[in-house]
Amino acid sequence: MAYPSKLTPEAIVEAASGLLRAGGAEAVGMRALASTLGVQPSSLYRHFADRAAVLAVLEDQTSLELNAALTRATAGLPPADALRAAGHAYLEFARSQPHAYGLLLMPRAPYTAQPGAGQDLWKSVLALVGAVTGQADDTAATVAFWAYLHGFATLELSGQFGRSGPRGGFERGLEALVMGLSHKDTP
Amino acid sequence: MAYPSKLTPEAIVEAASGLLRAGGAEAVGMRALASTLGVQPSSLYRHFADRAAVLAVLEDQTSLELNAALTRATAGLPPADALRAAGHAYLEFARSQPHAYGLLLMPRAPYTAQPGAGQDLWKSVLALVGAVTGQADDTAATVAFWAYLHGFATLELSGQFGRSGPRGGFERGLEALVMGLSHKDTP
DNA sequence: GTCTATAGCAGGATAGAC
DNA sequence: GTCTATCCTGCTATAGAC
Repeated sequence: MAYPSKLTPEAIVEAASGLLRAGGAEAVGMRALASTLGVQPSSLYRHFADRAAVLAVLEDQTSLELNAALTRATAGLPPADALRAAGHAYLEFARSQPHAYGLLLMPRAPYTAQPGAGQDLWKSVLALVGAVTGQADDTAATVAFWAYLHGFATLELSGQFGRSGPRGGFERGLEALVMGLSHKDTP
Repeated sequence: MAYPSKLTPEAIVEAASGLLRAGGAEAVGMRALASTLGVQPSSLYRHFADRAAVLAVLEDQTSLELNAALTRATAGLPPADALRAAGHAYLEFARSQPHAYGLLLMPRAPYTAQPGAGQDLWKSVLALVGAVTGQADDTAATVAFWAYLHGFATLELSGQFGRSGPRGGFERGLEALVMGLSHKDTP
């Protein structure tokens, strides 16, 4: 209840992050944000041009966190194991921060090369997959792997699996992909 | 410009479907819908209880269409080929009707057994996958297959692939999954 | 069964006082 | 740099006349 009484960009982002985690991107409104900070909505515009600017920061932040989680999970593992670990870490991230993950993968203007944090994430996955397929910059394989992870995460988060549960489904597909994408050097 | 001047549920749904295809679920508003039909918004409430009722009909309709597309594409094919064809038909549907597809896979309350059209769609895919894995009601394999298709479709539709394009990525993962999920009877 | 009119709510963003 | 006070726009839904 004690307000710092000093509004900084960092404090705003932190409060916005809390709203995002709690209620998704649509819960990050200028009114709610101001209310959380004990401030009037108009005060926020001294620090951020508009709502989109706030969301952009949250998106970059989330991208960095996911990238860090993947790097942490795969450190020191042989290629195939690293890919499996990355899959699990990816799903774990989506489960623990569903709304933030949702923000990360929001529809964007097609053919818009997103600069910044998103690129690093892509490069990380590209390297992981490339180590398994034995081919650098293997876009096709990376896209396939990413699609599976994203699809599973979103289907689960949106409740499509129902109470029947996907038990075993994730492992099943992950294994099929790791095997199917692996480079066979000794047939 | 010539208005039928007679409002029927069918006409409303048809107009709503047009709005959905053009601008997504959020474009299906009572105002826009009434405007399209040359009618006042309040008139719609004589035929539908509220906006949610309209969207529910659109969702069921879309589910039926997708199911029909998959059935059409896989008719008479051997299991593995049928699964490949289903994958292509699924992606094709998502590409040709992105907004309708998005409505179909919208977040819903978890553990809510959705009755009706959605169940049939699931059963169709379950049968296709089961024929390949050699195991009836193979939930795990079906979930994996579905996750891949949904993930690829949504990543592509949301523009995540950028201009680099996923060329070959879809085939790569689809093949890996069909192979990986296939039942080996003669090793 | 359609109309006019309006209630009610929520959201982003701005002007100008202090 | 924060405040008060609005403005504007968008939406769903209802009341009551015709």
